[in-house]
Amino acid sequence: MPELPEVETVVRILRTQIVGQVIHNVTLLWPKTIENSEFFIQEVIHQKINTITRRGKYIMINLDKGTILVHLRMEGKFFIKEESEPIFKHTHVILHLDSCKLEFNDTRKFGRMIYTENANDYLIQKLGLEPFDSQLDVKYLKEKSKNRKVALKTFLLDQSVIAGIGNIYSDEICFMMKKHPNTSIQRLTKKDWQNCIHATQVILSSAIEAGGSSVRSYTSSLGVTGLFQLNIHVYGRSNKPCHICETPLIKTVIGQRSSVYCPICQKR
DNA sequence: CAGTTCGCCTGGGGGC
DNA sequence: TGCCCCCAGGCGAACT
Repeated sequence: MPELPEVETVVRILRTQIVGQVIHNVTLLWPKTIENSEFFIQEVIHQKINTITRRGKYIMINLDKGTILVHLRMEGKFFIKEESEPIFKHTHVILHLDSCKLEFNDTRKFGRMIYTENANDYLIQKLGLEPFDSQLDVKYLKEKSKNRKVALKTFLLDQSVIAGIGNIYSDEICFMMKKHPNTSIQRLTKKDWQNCIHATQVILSSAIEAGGSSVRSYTSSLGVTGLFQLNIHVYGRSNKPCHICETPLIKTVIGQRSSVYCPICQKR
């Protein structure tokens, strides 16, 4: 399930493979994958891929006039293949390029693509700061949490606060902060928020360095599986011993999401 | 307005 | 072996 580090890994691989190529045609096999398919197909054909960047969990394929925004959601992935190769099962969109085809493949069909000429405007209303933005400080988080009463974990998953954190890393961040994921954000001290920023940056940057964690079915573009399971302390480890105190980890549900935490190390 | 729940999807796994 | 049901989860829509 791609979160920011996995998306960054995909962006870096795509960048080396398809920048500079022209989109000659689009095959759409599952219409809902492209939100504005008629406009999308009409506009992207004959445009060149100039750069590929990332904002939050969105991949930005920047063309001459506009941008293809891609959200992988849970299982979206790209494959770069020879034009003659057979289409994979679960491929929903194919971009036909100069020397290859780019297949967007997504078992669960949750992934989305959209073409827009105002990508920054589109993203700015959905997304908060990047985890590594120098403006991400205690003051910013205090302001964002003002008048809100949600659990710490729910707050971390809110893309309009910090963009890019998903269910794996939100649990990991809470663990590193030594805070119960259900802690009300109103109870967090300045020191807690400082720890939150630190934990977020350490965990996400080391995950990027590792090439994205490989959990379940996640594979990056080219079908390359993520290198290894990055130092995961709590996610998916319910009933297993805490890496610090060996107490069995507890699984619960917070804001409709499964959450795992250590009942001893993580205080409310 | 803020918070909560539901629907979108498929494959894997547990129970029987 | 086969069938049913539950689960995974990001996000937008529809609710309270």
